[in-house]
Amino acid sequence: MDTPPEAEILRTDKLDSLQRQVVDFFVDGVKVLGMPRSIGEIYGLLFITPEPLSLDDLVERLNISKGSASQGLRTLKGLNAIRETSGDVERRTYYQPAIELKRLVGGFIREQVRPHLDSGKSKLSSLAQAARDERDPQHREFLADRIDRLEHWMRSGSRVLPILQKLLGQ
Amino acid sequence: MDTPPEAEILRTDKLDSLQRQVVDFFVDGVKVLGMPRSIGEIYGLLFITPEPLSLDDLVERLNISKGSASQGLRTLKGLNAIRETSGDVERRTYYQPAIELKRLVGGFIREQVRPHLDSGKSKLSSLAQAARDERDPQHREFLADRIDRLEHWMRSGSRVLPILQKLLGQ
DNA sequence: CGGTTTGTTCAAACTTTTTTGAACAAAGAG
DNA sequence: CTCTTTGTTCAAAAAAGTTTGAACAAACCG
Repeated sequence: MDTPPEAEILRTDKLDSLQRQVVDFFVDGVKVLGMPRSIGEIYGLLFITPEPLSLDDLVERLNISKGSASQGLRTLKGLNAIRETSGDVERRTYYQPAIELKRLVGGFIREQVRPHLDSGKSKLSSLAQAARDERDPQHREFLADRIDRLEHWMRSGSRVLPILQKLLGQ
Repeated sequence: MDTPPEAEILRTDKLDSLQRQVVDFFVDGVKVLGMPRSIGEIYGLLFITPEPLSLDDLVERLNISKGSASQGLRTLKGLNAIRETSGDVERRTYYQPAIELKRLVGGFIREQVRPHLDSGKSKLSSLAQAARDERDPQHREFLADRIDRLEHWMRSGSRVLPILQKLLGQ
């Protein structure tokens, strides 16, 4: 009475059932965070594989292009979500996942959240100025009130981030 | 030496400069949260307009289709992000934004975050089972460890949500 | 040096998501 | 009952985002 395993779309990769499930788990996860499938696939496979993998390993096992793999690894590096193992004599670079939640959350906040908060704050400043130019006093008051509120939201956001990081630091 | 205001793509709407800026502010905001432009436009215009607006007002002022407006309002309703003013004798429905951060955050968590956390948790259960079927003891231990970690992440997430809500509740 | 391996870049192809708008439903007014 | 107003639905068009792969760069090797 349980659903049959494997009901995915055709996908000729070299993963076993459990690996596929984990990879899909991460694909969903990164999608929620607004990132592309390939990022989730790469991180997911690294996460569920004991040994470090090279770019070509990823290309072959996930059946994605070199371009995708290269770009995905770059993004993951930027997020501090992977480590490169400097293979002693090896020329090729091998990758392992960073698995401390704190580190992952930190990277995500630094790369994806803060920039938006910051640019938002600066947009708000110019907005506040524009609101002061409104001629009608009543409407001016309304605008000031709304923009105050936005500024307050942004401050709440900034205030909460470090707390969030601490709580997830564990 | 400051940048000229207005460098937007052609967009024949009926908004003044300040309104346009606020609307764009929200468009960016909802995009970060993974929602479509139209949602940000609609909420943004409601936010920066003192009087309640009807669906047709939105269509006309934002220059979007009735379909977009209808679907956007439906989503915003689901998020608890707008209120309908039951116009006494009026037939038409008018909308105002919900402006309490607590309410907005609550709606977002309920609609966009919780469902993913929940489905993630259930996927993890079946994954944990699959891991126990691994034959090689060493690899089985590795898998168990990784899946434990995932379960721990999910618990952290669940634990943090109410705190987040409280902190943003203010 | 020329050959090989490893990885990056980016325009074009492809996929996914969003928007549009015409057809339809619902409900009041006459 | 018919006309009008208000809003919804959903297939198709458009827009946005992602992936591909061929050309290129960089670095090592003999």
